[in-house]
Amino acid sequence: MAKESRHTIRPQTLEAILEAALLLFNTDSGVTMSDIAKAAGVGRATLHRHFQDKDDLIQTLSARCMEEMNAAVRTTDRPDQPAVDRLHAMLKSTIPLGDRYAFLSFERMENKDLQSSYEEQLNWTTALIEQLKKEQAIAKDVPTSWAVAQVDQVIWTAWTAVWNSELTPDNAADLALRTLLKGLS
Amino acid sequence: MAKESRHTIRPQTLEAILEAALLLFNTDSGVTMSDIAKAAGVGRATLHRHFQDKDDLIQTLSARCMEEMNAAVRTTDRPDQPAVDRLHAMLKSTIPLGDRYAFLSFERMENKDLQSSYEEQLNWTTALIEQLKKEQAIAKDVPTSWAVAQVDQVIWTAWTAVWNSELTPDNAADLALRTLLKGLS
DNA sequence: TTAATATGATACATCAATGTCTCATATTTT
DNA sequence: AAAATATGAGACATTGATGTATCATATTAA
Repeated sequence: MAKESRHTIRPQTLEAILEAALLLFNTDSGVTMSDIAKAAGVGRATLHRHFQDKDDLIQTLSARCMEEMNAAVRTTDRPDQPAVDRLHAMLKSTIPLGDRYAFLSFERMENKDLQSSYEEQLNWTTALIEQLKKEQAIAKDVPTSWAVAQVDQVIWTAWTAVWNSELTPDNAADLALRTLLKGLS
Repeated sequence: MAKESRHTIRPQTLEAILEAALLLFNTDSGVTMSDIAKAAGVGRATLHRHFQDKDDLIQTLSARCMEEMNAAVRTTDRPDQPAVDRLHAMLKSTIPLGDRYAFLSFERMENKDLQSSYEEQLNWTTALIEQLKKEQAIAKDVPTSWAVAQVDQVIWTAWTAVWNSELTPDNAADLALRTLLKGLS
């Protein structure tokens, strides 16, 4: 992440920068380093001191968000439980992190290095779908790739509804679970 | 769209520009006017001759795509038919236009002038959802906004599957219909 | 065929974002 | 308190995209 050996970034500076960047990237796609510095309340030079270039910043931010998402799933997952419960738990822990997710779904495609980290999440979901099929919660004739895509999309939809204050995170998670299970049964 | 009164754009030039722009905007977000001119096989000056600036080009392209989508729905719609059939017809005519839709879902949020044109489509879908509720095809306790969002998202998911050659447009439309109706019942 | 004009190519000026550097100031560390 | 160092502010050069102007050429219309 940081390139300079001559400077150590202060934790609060790093946080301010990454949070500001996250906020801006989630709403606007044409964000400049100046914008980020201003929003973070930080000198523009400080950004360039610690991040080689904009890609480096995006890279750092992406990796961090992806890790947050994976960690959230990992800590609430009970692999011994029925797949339906695991899906529900995943939705409940993932949807409140929507502001992280939104950023990722924008950058995911353009960032090559992020793909591999994304595939971890993809594999997890794929395995879950197959368990759901085994447990008859999802029909076998539904293509797995379709089911995985639906899970991905419904998280986004749910978070958007939360963002628009149409639903609470819990309501959205329940609705998402119901929509998925019935829709794919 | 065009500002100059001294020059009339040739139809084929206009087509080449808009098609090239559409293609590029659908894959990359940092497209330049140079890129578009090159891809269209057109001089860079010609672009600036007919489009005041990049926003003007995007505006023109957005309006055209939105109109294509609305027209596709309008011409296949049978308002006297059951809502389920209308939904199916809409999916069948919309999903093959995914390359149009992809561009719109990127630009939709940033473009203020486009919002109103988008609301026409939104109102159409909302009315359809309410008809589906009346006909018991969708449960009444499902929030309409959630259902509308699901319709929007499933079109995108379906088109992505087509784009990845995982499904044919027809298969995708059937799967989308099934996922929606069961998921929201 | 001839006149009108849209296009392509090129040169040019402008502007915004990027990235570097320096130094005074603020903060942390010792 | 004193030394070390991270930050903020500003100056600076660079780069890439934008937009304009000109003129020769190709296309269309008369």
